[in-house]
Amino acid sequence: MERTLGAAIGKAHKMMFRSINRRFKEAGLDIHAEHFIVLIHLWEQDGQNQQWLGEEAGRDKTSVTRAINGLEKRNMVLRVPDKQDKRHNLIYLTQLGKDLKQTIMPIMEELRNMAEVDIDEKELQICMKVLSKVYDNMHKEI
Amino acid sequence: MERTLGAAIGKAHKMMFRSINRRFKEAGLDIHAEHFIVLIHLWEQDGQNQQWLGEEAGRDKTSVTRAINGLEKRNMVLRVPDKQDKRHNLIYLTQLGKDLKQTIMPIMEELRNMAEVDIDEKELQICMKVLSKVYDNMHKEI
DNA sequence: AGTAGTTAGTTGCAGGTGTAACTAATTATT
DNA sequence: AATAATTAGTTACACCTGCAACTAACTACT
Repeated sequence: MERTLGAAIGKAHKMMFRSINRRFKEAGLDIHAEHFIVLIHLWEQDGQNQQWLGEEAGRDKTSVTRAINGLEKRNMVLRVPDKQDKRHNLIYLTQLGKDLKQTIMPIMEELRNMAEVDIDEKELQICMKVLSKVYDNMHKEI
Repeated sequence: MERTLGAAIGKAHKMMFRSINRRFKEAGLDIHAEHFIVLIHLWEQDGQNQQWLGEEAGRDKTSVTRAINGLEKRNMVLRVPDKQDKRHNLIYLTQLGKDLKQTIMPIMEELRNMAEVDIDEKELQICMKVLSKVYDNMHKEI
């Protein structure tokens, strides 16, 4: 049990991140956690700009740019300039990008079950609520 | 509020990490979060080997090597080969390293208060318990 | 219309990351 | 005693990261 919330978050994050990347690799997927974070939002709604993706995923625009670079290189998404506002790129999934959902979601489900072993559902909800609040608290400062 | 624990951990972690590094920089400290994670354990007990530090801090040996490299370059710690077992380095704080505690701890306390605004103490404890459990669950798989 | 300010996205830099392969020292096995 | 296996720590690689500076496009102001 950690002394501080920061240390607990850091350790849990590192371990989770490593597990995700390792499982992707084991499954022969040329993809990383930071790509997944973008993909999962595209599966719900594609054709959005990078700004929106960054807000949803809690990442800065630089990280989004690079995640999209990686996904585009792998032919999983396309950048399409927005005709309404030429500053925006709209990000669309390719067929490959769409199909990946069927491969990746079971892996994530499996990892999730693994992570949540012996954790009370109510306490899990409280934990997520606290983490959201921490995010908001720190977000205000930036 | 996030859908999954993984996303909630990721976002809280990123925001916290950025805040720490930014505050260190504002305070004119040439130090980063990954150095702090090692330092805090040395302040409690120095003269330990890198293996021990890694376990305490939840980091792999490569990360510890590099954090110590950084701290040594900044004259905050010393590597001393263990005479009992020459494979080990024992890590000792220099006077500078010891003195840093007085500078850094108030900053961390301040960040901690900031992060924990409007969070119920009981819920905070539950959150930390859940995160520890997640760490243990994922740790088993590696 | 012309300038200033804002916004979306990219790029360069310096430095952090995991993985795997490596060296050196110790322990176990025969 | 000689060899094999294990352990602590380092290094090389390829890639991710935040920050700050940049370009291009849009908006607001005079």
